[in-house]
Amino acid sequence: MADVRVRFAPSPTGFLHIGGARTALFNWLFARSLSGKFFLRIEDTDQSRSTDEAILAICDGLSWLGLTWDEWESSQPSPQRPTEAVHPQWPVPLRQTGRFDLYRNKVSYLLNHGMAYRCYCTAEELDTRRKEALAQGRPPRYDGRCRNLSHPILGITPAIRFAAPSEGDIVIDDMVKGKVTFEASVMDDMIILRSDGTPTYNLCVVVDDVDMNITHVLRGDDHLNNTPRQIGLYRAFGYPVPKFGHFSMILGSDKTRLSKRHGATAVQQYREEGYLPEAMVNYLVRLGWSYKDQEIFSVQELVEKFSMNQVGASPAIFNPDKLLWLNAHYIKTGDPGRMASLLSPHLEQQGIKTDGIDQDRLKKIIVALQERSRTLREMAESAAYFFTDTISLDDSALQQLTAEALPILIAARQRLEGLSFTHDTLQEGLKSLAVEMGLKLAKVAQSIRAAVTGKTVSPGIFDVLEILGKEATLIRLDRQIKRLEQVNPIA
RNA sequence: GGUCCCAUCGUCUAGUGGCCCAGGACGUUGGCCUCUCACGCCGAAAACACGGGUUCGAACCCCGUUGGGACCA
Repeated sequence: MADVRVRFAPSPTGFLHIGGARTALFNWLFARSLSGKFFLRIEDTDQSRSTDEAILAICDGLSWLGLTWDEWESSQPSPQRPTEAVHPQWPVPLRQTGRFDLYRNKVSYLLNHGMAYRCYCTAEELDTRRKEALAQGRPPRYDGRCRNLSHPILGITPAIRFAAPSEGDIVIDDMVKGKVTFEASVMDDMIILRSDGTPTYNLCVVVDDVDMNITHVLRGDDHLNNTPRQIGLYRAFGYPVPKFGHFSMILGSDKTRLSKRHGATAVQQYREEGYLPEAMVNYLVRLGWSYKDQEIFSVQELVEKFSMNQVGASPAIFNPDKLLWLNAHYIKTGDPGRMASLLSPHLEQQGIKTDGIDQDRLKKIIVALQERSRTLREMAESAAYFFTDTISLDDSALQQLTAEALPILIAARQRLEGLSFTHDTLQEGLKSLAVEMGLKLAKVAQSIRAAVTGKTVSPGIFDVLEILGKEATLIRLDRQIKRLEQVNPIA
């Protein structure tokens, strides 16, 4: 088989969508697992809806996920490189803008060979006819009235329609859905060039896929109905038809197409919320693909194990809970050094300066929090009290710090003052203190925890104290002792 | 309305005619561990949409129904 060449072809109208990301991922994995090429093609023929910001956002999202695309090797490089200034290291994607001459040439070819014709029906006419048809319960098809016109109609700039063959079946041997059959007779003559001279989606796709030597067209099944039309075009041009594979949609919890109503749909939003790219990749790949009973996959493993045979045909519902679980898993097992650099922006968001931060201390904090954080944002929130002495007490901490806690804090303060602040000696010291006072360790630990963190939830108290250090610990204890003495003066 | 796709626990899925009175995972839930919270560990509830075929045998093959989705804009 010739070398595999696939592409991801988004329209730059917004952020990288969850569904788009999965399509890109499957394409990427397919290419990488077969040592093929993976290209990015920006479908921006609709210039009114396309923006450079969106192109940037899509590239940024793909990069974050690690889905690197191959540099587009073109005989006529596309002049627009909106990503170059920001990310010069990103490979050049193919952009449709600037290739209009190519599309028009192809349309002329069809026109000259009698496989396309001029249609003088205006958009308004077509629109009213369509509505009429719908109202009368007829299928809203174009009736082909301009197909056999012998003379141009003056005063109207025509659109160009493809004269679709109307006999026989078009059979797609889809890599996901299996055999899909369409009757040629139900397909009407689609417009390939609008009257304003802009080429139409189906034409551009085919021309580009041929120009790029795409061997496998893997995309969402919202394009399945377009496929027979496109095959008609391939045949008209005499081009080899690529293999197709159509992935099912990702749905929201109400089983409709995933949209903003269902919460975050942009990949970048998950990054902001503290998700790890490996969690997102792992989650997305399991939406429609499986490998026996395995749930956790490194990217390396995916490249080895991915296969289109194991891609399912039914739609999947996006399940944020499972994503969260995977994210927690990767945070738990992640390298603390790497977590530290990923955590920094989230610490900044908590108002914590990370400039001259002590990296060793930060790593200790991360190790202490890895098991109890599901996102980096959560981790940053939980880490806040390590970085500021002006902690505030939450409600449950206030309830913990009653008159009853005062003698414990006083005794603990005394004991801690003479201890070296390492986990084991702290453990030894506080355990024996609890025994001496006839209390459970839980009581002592909770009192100290509340006074020192302002919360009743934290990593193990000996870890917390070790990281905090003696000075900060004593200051915080003193502050609470003082406060409690004022509220409940000892006679 | 037409065309096309889809259908296993609430969700993601394993399952490609006997290994399945259906396995794993998230979530839910009971317990253990425990200085809190988590992690971890052990256990539980929970599904083959329905109806017909084909077959000695069907979650798996075929047809229909129902339900969902997509495209035609």
